[in-house]
Amino acid sequence: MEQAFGEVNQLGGVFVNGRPLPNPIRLRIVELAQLGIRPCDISRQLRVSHGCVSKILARYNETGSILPGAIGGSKPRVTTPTVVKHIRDYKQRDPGIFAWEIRDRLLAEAVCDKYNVPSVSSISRILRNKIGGLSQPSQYEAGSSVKPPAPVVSYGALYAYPNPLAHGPTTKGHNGVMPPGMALPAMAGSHGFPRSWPSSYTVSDILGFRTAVEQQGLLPMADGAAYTAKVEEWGAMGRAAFAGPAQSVNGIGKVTAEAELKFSQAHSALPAVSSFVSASSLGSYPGAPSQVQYVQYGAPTGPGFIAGPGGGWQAQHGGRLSPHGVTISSGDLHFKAMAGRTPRVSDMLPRKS
DNA sequence: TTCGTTACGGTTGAA
DNA sequence: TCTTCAACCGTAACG
Repeated sequence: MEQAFGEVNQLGGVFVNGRPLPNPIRLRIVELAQLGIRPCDISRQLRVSHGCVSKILARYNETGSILPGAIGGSKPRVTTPTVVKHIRDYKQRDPGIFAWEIRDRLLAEAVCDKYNVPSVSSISRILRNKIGGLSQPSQYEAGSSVKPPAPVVSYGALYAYPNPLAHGPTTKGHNGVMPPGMALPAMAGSHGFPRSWPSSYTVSDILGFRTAVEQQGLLPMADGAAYTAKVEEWGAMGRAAFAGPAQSVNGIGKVTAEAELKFSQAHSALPAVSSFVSASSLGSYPGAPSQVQYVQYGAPTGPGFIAGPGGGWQAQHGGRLSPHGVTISSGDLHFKAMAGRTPRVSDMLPRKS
């Protein structure tokens, strides 16, 4: 149960083992780095390990995204309908063909490349399971009215991820982050996003969120006030705050922003969970694990605001903004470490080296 | 002192 | 429904 409240690292920061840092913190790391703050100072100020800071900044530099990669899931299947169709064709033309010959032909005819060609055992399995009855065409065969399942799968209520299937290979494997500049269509339901979301969040993309919510008058804002929140809300906070595609309010992301705003509105009716305390208050970091104060992160509110000195945000047209936090509504999407999860057998076994 | 790297224990979700 | 597997996470420690 203690895990529900997270753990405290050597710097006094709170984290949930196995779970990404909340997006506001990730965002703040990037913001501070862009302001010229050294990673070691960011690490100390935000109480995040320097390895983590280094990793997030490296990822941001590489991809332009502050978002964590997609956790869990499996590799995209290499035995696509097209591949199966070719295998079937080869088998029909030459019933005595070996699996390794099929594999070679898939490569030779550029149906697959060396990275996605099915293994011989996979081909054998296809021959056995899918092409055993050659008279029966695949349900996914060209011309069939039955379409293969869409690769877009909900990744949980508020935690969608890039969909490399839809956007080509990435450097991070099946669920890696998306290259910069990618934008995805929104598919925001009130409780589910497609796995594909724009990992190409730039800082400015993300920063539109608060503006939209504030403009709706949906969330309480408390300038300079230190909100408190239980760590069990951490995950929901991070997810909900940046749950959808391109919340930019400028240009490119605008098409999707509307749908995302609807989402925000839908959830804003739920109890609001606010997040952070100012960095300056970190000195009094509470030891009690049941209630933890977070760094309160300033966030620009879209076009018209610029980063001000000291990490706050300043309206381009005038007054300096208070560094109040990113406030989100968690609704029924509370996150708990372990979340009452039933221990698995694998949990009790020694890990492989 | 700073920072990149990596082992580790953990979570997650498709198959 | 449960298990397996392979992805990801952040921390801590090392160099």
